[in-house]
Amino acid sequence: MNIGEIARRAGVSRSTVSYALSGKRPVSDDTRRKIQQVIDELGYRPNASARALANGRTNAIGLVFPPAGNHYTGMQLDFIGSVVEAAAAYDYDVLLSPSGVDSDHSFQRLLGERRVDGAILMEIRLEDDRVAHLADLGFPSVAIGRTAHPEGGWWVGLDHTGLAAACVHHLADLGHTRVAFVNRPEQLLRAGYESAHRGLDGFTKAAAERSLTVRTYCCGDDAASGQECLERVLHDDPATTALVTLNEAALGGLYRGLAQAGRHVPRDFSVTGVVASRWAETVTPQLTAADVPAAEMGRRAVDLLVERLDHPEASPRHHLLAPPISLRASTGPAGTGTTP
Amino acid sequence: MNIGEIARRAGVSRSTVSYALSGKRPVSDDTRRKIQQVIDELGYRPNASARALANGRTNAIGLVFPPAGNHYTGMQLDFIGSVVEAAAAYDYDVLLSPSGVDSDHSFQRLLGERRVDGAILMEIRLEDDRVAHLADLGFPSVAIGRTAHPEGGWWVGLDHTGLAAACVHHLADLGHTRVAFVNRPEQLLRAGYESAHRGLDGFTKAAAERSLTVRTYCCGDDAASGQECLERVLHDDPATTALVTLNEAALGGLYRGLAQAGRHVPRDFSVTGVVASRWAETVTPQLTAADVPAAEMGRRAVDLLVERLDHPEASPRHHLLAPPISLRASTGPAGTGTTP
DNA sequence: ACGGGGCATCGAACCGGTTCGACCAAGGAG
DNA sequence: CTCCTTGGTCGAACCGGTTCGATGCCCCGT
Repeated sequence: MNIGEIARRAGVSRSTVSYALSGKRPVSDDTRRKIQQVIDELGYRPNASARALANGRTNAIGLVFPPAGNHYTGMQLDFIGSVVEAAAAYDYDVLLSPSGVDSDHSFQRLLGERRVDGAILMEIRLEDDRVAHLADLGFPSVAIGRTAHPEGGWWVGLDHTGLAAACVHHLADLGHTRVAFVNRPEQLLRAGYESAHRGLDGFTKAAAERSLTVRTYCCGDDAASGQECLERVLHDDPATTALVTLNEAALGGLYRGLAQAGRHVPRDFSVTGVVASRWAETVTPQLTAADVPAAEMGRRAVDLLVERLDHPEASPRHHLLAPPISLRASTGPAGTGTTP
Repeated sequence: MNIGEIARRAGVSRSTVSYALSGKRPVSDDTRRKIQQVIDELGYRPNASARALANGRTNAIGLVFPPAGNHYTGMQLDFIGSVVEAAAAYDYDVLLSPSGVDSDHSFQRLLGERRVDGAILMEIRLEDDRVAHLADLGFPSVAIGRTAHPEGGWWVGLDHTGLAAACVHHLADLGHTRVAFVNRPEQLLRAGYESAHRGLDGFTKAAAERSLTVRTYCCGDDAASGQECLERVLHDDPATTALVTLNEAALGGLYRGLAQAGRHVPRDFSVTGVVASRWAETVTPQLTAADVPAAEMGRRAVDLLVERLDHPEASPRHHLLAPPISLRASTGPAGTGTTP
């Protein structure tokens, strides 16, 4: 069951078995065959802990994903799936860590106890102590998202500012003048979540450029909050004819609120935002949105991390993605702007 | 940085440090304090690989989740989240493995290379070679779902048969007589997925009991497939007035198909099924459904696994859950049964 | 005064790999 | 015919913990 047993049965030394397996030194064809045969017979696989101890690499990466509020969003699911898949292609295992902050128990385990060779961080904040901490330590990591000071870092990010602005311009081009912005929960905005801040910025600036009348809202990550938020929107300004949202989980609730207020989408009211395509397509009418390329981002994050692990001295790299808006069926020309 | 360094600085032997940390032998208060002080100063944490090598436990569990088709469903997300959280409470890390079958590369790594102490299996099939394989090996594992021969196994399952039957009875009580069943993709049904089979069984038997006219369909795990499937339903039998579904991901598409066919839910058409509440609430009208208690199932699976790890000789245990149907807004009395 | 028991500590072996230096035999160059 | 390389193999040390057996010491009972 261990390398000594294999060596004994093959009539060679333990080091020879090791070299036969790793190929780091030449081994004659005869002995290699003999060893391989014994290994196949016994179904031997080298112990991962022992190997990790000996050569200092665990062949595992950590995926740090703090829960957004108290449950996970669909986008996180997409990230997790693509990261696991990409990592598997490089023969890396993925360890999940539900860590919130730098002082977090599970975060410490991953790093301090050397369970992983590198980490991928999700749900980045503009001032993120995890990112700062890892940078100080020189610990190999890649962020999905970027902080306020992204220079010299490894990350793959989304141009939330540009994307939100694109949504505004799309609506302004259609003649909308009174537009609402539905953001992630207030708690996340206050915590400094990148997407919430940059999205809000992009929205506000573009709206000013186009001289739109706007109101901005925070909204819980669930359908009930979405519905309640939409009621607030129409209560505050019944003449609102369109909204932009970053809040995937609230989308169904927003639609329900519109239906109950008797606003038909897209005839009376236009909806757009930044949402992964697979969720944009579950609502009716399908959402015109900037599709978050979650699968691609996860894959690229792994590519970057592996590159960093293989070349410790490589200089920092990043990818900033700005997917175009996919026209579906939830936006249309502005109507009268009052009750239908 | 390692235990020898701590020992040196504290002026004791390595074993004393180890005992001070583990408490497995008495250590005087003086030395314990001294050791603790050095540890705090240096921020020392014991190396996980070394520890795992020495005592044969990695303190990690594997979560084996084959992708359903080519992407992940919302329910899988809920399982992953709850498993990670529950495992963290027991100080276990979670390793994700996208393994499909027994011969899978990543599955072999997890088990063969002893990366984990135990495993939680998702997406169980009636005849599941992974479950059989692990049972043969005596490897500690817990299944989320149950095979055709669940006796003597460790699992937490859902009574899909009973749940689907409950949906049928609910619809029959409302006077529906022509009902469709929308299952998971055909590929999964053919592969023997438990939920697809048991759900179909429960539906069929209950429908026979109540003398309903039924048709059953398989449907891809996405909105477009749902829409297309609903068109097939109404094409095959326009007099259909209700459907039962297990397919969470297709739900949005089913609703869209109904809207485009001019069927109002629940006035002209009732929809129900087995779906996690958080997804049932995103559609409008909200889905009357048997709520899959994904969070509870994940937690219980971890509880069971930890129990099994702590007491290797414990006799097998399981939980079979049968949540009641939550009445929301998507079902109503049968109407005329023809076009509105 | 002496023996025994418990406490605190130490040294060494071990877990299962990897890797370095040494060794020997065979082959090629001078 | 040497000498030097190179290919193939081995033994030993090492990675960083845990654990067992031994030892020294102090205190107590008799």
